[in-house]
Amino acid sequence: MAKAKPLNRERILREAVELADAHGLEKLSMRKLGQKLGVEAMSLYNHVAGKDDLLDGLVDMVVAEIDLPAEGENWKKAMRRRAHSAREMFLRHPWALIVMESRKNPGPAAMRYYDAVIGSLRKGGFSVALAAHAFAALDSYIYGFALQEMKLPFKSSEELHELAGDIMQQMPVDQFPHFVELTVEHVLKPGYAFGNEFDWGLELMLDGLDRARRKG
Amino acid sequence: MAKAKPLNRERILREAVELADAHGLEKLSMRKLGQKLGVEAMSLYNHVAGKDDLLDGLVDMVVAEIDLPAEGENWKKAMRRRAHSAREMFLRHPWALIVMESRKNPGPAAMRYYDAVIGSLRKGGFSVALAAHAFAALDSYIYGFALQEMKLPFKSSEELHELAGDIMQQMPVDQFPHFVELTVEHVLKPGYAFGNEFDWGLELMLDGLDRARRKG
DNA sequence: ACCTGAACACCGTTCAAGT
DNA sequence: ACCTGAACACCGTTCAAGT
Repeated sequence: MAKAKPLNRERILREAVELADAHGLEKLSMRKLGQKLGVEAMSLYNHVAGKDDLLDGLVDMVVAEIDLPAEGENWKKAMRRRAHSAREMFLRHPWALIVMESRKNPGPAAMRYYDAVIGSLRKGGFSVALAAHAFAALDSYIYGFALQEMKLPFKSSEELHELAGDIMQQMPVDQFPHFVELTVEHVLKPGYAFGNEFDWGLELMLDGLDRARRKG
Repeated sequence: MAKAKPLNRERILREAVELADAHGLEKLSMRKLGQKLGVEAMSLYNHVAGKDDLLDGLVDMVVAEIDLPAEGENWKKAMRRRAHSAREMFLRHPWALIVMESRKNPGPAAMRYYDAVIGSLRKGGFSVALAAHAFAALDSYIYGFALQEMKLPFKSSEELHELAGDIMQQMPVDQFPHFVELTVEHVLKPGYAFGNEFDWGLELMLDGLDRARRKG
């Protein structure tokens, strides 16, 4: 156990992220985290108010990994970049979206992120109301896509084909003809990956936002 | 305790939905559910393989509440209706989205839902590939919006104003100027409700899909 | 066939006691 | 000031025993 270094909030949060990334959220218990840090679970309470406080800290730590719109960057480019960056973060930390959902109060990193996004839209010519609409719409899309992506029971294209084969075997084809058609003629085609769908929907949304912006 | 009626899977699922709706997912334990049914927790295992199986059953039960596209209904109308219906379901059962995320295998109701949605798009003139894109994009938007809506720490407009007042009090205005502007000039205006943003983004998306469909 | 009591391996958290 | 052991009130699940 890593007993050498002294315990502090920063180190606890870093190890907790590592634990959740490696073994999933359900393995992140105060007891297991203490063990990983070479300490009893109860010691953690000297640096963290409780598990809720720990989770708040974790969320803000990973939100800080999202690329912020740069000063002077074109709004569309900035939104595209932050969307990709957010999606990648959620792939790196598959537990983060669920934990975020359960937290009510945004931390400082989240506030910086929100402010930068809204600022980029405002400077790009969006009215306050339009910026609010765009903010809600884009975030909905990004979160929702990440949510679906994390739920996928396959990681690689090989796994997808294996699984699809099993499912199709026992699927009543005549009962779900459209689902079957879409699976056979699109999903199982070489080169398909669900992740590729992200850009299609994102560009659709960005084009729509641009049109709304120009109309005023 | 309701000891009279005999135990069966159907009744267990119905009571479990009620328990989760009323007290949240964290209160839905095998022990508490047994208590609600006038039975020891262990008895549940005669009708349900375990908690995972219970959660699978719950998800399919609430997915069945979503309005399906009707036969012959215009695709845009159908998508609008099922989007509203899905959102309302997630508001009725705030635990459902999170549980859905953790389940890998769609149940029969989910399959019917997917098939009806894809079918409506195909009959509306979407190619297989376009239907796949549209399906992924719309579902991302709906799920993501519901996720954000459930996270909101206020239910009514009064609560919103109260909370916003508290937050604004301690908010470093000069550090998050765009966030503050959006809050003061949009969110705190009379008539604002986050839920209203749903339609704006939905129509943006539907218009984009229609354009893509016409282009082929 | 269905229900139960006891048990096991876990949780988060409190609190008095140690250094 | 920080860490710990024991305890409390919880979990899901197994298994032998009851009817």
